[in-house]
Amino acid sequence: MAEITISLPDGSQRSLPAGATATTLAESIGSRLAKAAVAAVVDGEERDLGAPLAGGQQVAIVTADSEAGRHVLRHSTAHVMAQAVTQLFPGAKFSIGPAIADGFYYDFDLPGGRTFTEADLADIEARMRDIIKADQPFVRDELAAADALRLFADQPYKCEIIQRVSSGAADSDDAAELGNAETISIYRNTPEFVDLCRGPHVPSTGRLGHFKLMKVAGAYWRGNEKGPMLQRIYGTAWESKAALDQHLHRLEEAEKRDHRKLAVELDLLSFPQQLGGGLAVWHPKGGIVRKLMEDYSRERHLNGGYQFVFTPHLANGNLFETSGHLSWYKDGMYPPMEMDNGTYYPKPMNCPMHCLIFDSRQRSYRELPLRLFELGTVYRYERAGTLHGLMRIRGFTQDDSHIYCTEEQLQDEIISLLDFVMSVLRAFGFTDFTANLSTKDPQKYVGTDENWERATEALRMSLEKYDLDYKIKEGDAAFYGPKIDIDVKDAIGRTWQLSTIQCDFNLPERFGLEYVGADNNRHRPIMLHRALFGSIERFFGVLIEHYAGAFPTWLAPLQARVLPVAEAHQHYAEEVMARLHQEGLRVDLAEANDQLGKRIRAAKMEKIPYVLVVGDDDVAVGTLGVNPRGGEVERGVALDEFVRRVVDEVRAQLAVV
RNA sequence: GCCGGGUUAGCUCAGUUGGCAGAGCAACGCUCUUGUAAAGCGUAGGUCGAGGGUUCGAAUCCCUCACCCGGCUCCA
Repeated sequence: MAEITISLPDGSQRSLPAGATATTLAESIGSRLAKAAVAAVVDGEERDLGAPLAGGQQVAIVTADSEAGRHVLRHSTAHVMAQAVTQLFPGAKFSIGPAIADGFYYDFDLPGGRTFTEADLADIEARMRDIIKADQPFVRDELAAADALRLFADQPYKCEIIQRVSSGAADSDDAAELGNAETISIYRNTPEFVDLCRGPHVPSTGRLGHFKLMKVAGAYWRGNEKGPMLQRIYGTAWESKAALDQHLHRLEEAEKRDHRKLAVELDLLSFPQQLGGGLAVWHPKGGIVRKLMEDYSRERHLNGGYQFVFTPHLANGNLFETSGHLSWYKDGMYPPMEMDNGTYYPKPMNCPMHCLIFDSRQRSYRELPLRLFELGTVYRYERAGTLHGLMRIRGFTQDDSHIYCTEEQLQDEIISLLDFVMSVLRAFGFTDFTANLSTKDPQKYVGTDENWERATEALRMSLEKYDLDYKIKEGDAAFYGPKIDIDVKDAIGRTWQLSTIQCDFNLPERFGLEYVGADNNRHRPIMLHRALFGSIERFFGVLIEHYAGAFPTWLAPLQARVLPVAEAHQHYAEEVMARLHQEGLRVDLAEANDQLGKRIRAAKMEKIPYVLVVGDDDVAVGTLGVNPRGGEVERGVALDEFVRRVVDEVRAQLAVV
């Protein structure tokens, strides 16, 4: 019998009978592998397990518990969902259904403009379980575009995809369905249900099952807001029940950290309906945290060679004509106010005003780099549907800096900015950083290509020199220049985009900014835009989620609460509080009106770092019972000792720069 | 802006077919004087998001608007 030889990832070789498939290969290696297998990578390309192998090929088995394996599971589960929906909703059109991070979705167009309800999800899920139980095979077939068009004649979205792919105009959405194959590949589950797909898929639906449909949403066809709106169902799918449960548990944990919920519970801030959408008021407890954040930021900026400036909330529209904001972002600006001497707008950015400060007198090269810093409040008319707690808000304060420098200074300045930004972020408990480099959007930019290239190159070289991991985001730049965004990873592994460093050759030109060089000639400075927290509001929201509301001692609204065991200890408790206030600590006192246990519980729910209990023993010798957040109760701690510990703790938290 | 779901006491949430507005926690008062995560009793708290409509009667059905939530689109 003829044999073929296959190379495995570990370099070993294996002989198999001719006509063998990846399934045969997996079985020959071990039954556990065969059970976990969902697809194969053959000579670098993902294939179905059932595809025949040829001699000399490199083959790796993809198991369900790998990222690639889960991707296959999710994509296959999406097909099952599409089949369930087409069965339950005759006449439903289906468009695309890719695997995404943690799950999958599928977009549908239901007859008569019908929309899904949450209740439909249970029915669809039940039908999906039937399909999985039936263990339908995923049968791949390839056909010519004309045949595919005939097959999907009653599926307009599929036809659109086939036409785009066969005419070579496929985009990334299409590619998810079909790749860029010359022939159209399809997967058939039943004589009735067939879907366009590049694959690979699991051999049969029986391999699926650890999934859950999560939510319904509207989604524009091909992301085009002028196009039809489809009905999207999101689901999640995993290799095992344990993995699915773990994922659902993670979601619950994330929900507990929701800053909107915690902001109410901890009395930090609110969004009163009377104020209008996307506008927040800071309550005293949120206010003190914000003050601490800002004080720390100001101190660091002062030490970092920044100069403080202040600019008004309104500006004449001419200013934003000059900057270009009105031509690019008019829709995102609050509407104008007509006044005696012109049209005024609430400012959406601080940079134009900082340019005016630069331009207020003649500048010398000796002044550069000139670093202007402002906690500048801006207003942006975010569309109603995009508002989201503190993360997307209409009035917010940027910790905004604009640095004017020479071309020679540019790279060092960017590198020192990277250093400065991450150093400040470390004080807030972030240690894991990555970067994105956003390049020119060919549809939306000002300035010359040459300037864009120089700016992009300066940013790229700085990242290389600083040795920070980064990805390129094509076309994601601001209209005036390319940028580096710094992402941080939070306590539960989510990433948040925080800081931004933007290189700008264009605004200095638009504002005609100049300095006198050592050669006594006039030169144009380069401008760096830099926001560190980004928006104070948003950064605060990220901090709430990162710490789950339990701010580190240096940042906690209240650092300690003194609890007298009984009324008799009230006087001593007041003395303790007075002493701690003297030391600059933020402390309050809960009188003995309620039982001790109840007051402790309340303090714990408020996530106060230290609960200090004082009773007879303490009054006698000047001590405290110290109940730290997340730690063990310690009795008989001397007051001086406690002060020393807290002061040391705060110093250590801020010494991470 | 678009699609879908919501809004009842400070918070979390019940409220049947359209028929007297409810609970727990919190607040306040009294009793208890307490040693490490919820003492007991009592009191008060509401234009049921706003406005309009249907109806003998609307928290409940219909319309408009505001705000919130999940997505899409957008994000200087």
